[in-house]
Amino acid sequence: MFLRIAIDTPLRRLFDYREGEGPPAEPGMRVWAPFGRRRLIGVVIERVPESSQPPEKLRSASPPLDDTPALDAELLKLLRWAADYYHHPLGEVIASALPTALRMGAPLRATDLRWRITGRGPHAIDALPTRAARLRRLYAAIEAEGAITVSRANELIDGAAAALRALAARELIESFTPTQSVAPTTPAVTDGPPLNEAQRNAVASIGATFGSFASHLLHGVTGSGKTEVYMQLIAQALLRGEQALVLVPEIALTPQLLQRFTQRFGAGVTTVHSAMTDLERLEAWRAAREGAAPIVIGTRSAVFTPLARPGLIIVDEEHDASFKQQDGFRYSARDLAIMRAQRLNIPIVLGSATPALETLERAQRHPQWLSQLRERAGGARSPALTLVDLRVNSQTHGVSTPALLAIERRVQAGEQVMVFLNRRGYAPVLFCPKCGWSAHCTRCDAHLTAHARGAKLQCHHCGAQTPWLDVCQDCHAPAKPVGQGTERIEEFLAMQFPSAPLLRIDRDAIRRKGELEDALERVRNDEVRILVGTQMLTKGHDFPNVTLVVVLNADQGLFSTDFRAPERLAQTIVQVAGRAGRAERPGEVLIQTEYPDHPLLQLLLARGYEGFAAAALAEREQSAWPPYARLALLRAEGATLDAPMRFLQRAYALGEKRPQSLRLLGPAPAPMTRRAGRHRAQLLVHAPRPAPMHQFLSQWIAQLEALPETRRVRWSIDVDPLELF
DNA sequence: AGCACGCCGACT
DNA sequence: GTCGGCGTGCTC
Repeated sequence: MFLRIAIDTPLRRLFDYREGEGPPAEPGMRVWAPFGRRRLIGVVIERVPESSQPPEKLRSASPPLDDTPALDAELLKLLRWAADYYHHPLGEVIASALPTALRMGAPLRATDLRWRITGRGPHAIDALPTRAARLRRLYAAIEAEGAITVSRANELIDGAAAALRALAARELIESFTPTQSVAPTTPAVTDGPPLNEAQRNAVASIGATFGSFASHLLHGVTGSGKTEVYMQLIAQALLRGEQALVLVPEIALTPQLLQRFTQRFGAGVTTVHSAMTDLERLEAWRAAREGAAPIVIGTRSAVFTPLARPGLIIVDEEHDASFKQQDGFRYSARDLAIMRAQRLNIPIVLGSATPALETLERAQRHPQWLSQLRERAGGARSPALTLVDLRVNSQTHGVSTPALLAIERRVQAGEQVMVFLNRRGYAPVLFCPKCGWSAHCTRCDAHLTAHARGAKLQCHHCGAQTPWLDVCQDCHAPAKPVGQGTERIEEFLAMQFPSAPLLRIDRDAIRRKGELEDALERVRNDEVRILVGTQMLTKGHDFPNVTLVVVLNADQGLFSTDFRAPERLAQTIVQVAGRAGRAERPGEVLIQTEYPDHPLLQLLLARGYEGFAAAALAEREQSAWPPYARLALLRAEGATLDAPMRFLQRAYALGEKRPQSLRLLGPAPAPMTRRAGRHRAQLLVHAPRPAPMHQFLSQWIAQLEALPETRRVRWSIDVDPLELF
């Protein structure tokens, strides 16, 4: 028999091997496969009686490492589907679903290897040299405890692994694997608070679909209690003996959500995220696969967690862009989660205060699966949005007079203020007023951002740093920082309100883990009057005492070429605004803009996110953009622009005989052509329906791979791209 | 992607 | 005289 094996390589094909000696390998099992000069872990996709390869090319795989498939049939099918849909090599897709340790040959199941005294141990121990004190101490401990794990041995002495080997070599001790079945942890579920009517309705309507597929949208305004709905549903899933998978944008930014889950479900909560060690990830993966982890909370890649008894999937903040992987295997965890729920025949809940337009369109097609939470829990009122016209109001350092007065009023009243600016650093440009020179990154088509901390210039696109330059590099006149970043706003407000404790929250101010929690704690304890920050402020944190939010610059994004920019802007404004006035005090939101008449802002003010979304969807339908059409982006980059452009021109030519409904837009240099020293260009595929597009992409990519120009560029295909550059 | 093989420049 | 630059080719 022969094995068709997926191997972690960018090659878009499977490899045939002769089956190794031993038990037959089933699909989803791992084998070692000799590959070129290397030996790699591969995953068996198929076991076939014949191979199309000439016999002399075939090499032999090892016997399976696993006695049961590491990837069960469900997960394997999902991964194969994903590889097809995103047109990405199956081997790499599978690699992204397996914990690193399993890709390096770690055992599938926890061995929990233990060591015990052998029959001759008690006689041979005396022969051990007296100076081998550590070995004697370890031996005594094993004798006392009956058996010992490596980790326990490590607690007792240094270098335990070597010591155990030494004792074993003298046949004083032996290892064994205790036979044990994994008992599913049944968490002690603490009762939650009583639900309001909207929450009860949501729980009832979503709960009614347990045991069948349904893609629910839980559209709840900020503070409406979505998390409580999730938790009640999870409790129901647990009662059914099922597991729940919860996807969140970023674990580091959701400590509050995690804390609430842990308070309610205790040890039943298993988290999976990138900060964990390989071993921790492996253990979480095993626990989920064996059913011992009833609740799995994780980021993007957790969508591939194996589940013994899947019952419910939740995607929190489903509009968040971080669910889309932005390099390599460019999958959307949210979309794959929906696909997975469908195949598993279980419900999925997409939750957001500002759903993606794709998700709203889906909800329009399935109104029975839409749950709305329009009221803030606890009767808090929604904040009032006001535009501040920057054309008629004077401003200092980017803060308008009305905003300054409002901040002063709130600060004097002992309330908290949040100032939002989506731009970290001191100033986005360092400029020479005399000759017009400005500081540019040498590797990107971008300005260097001036940072006061460390007195340096930093490129936010490639990370390059240079010392702050006091003088123009051309004419040596003094160079001036121009524009505002959070650092400068912090400095200015500290000067304006010297007695008001001020805190800045952005990626530069919050670097070590735990710092964010400390900062949030200080805000909650009312030690802070004024908060200045970026996006970081908007993600999943409650600031119940904030009564005023100032959005310093709403204008980036109003006139972007990216068709998704308005959607992102609306989401950001609504998410920031949602931080204000959560308790009994009503909140106020000031949005500074040069374009107060812009329809997007007007719509948002008059009819909220829903009003905006309805209009935006109508516009997307008019102009045939997603979700009313499908996109794929062919990207290419090289040391100069020539090779990428030539490659894309050849790709365009190959696409001449595409179906009529498909459009190819480009090729064109990417908006920021040079980034980190690489020149980038792109070609957009636009299709009214997914099926013809995927058919076209499959054969197109096969032709591209054979092109000589392909060898001179780095290229990738991005299906359902979020950012068009 | 790795990893080899394979021909042309500055140096232990 | 070698070490090593990255072009080209292959991986069942």
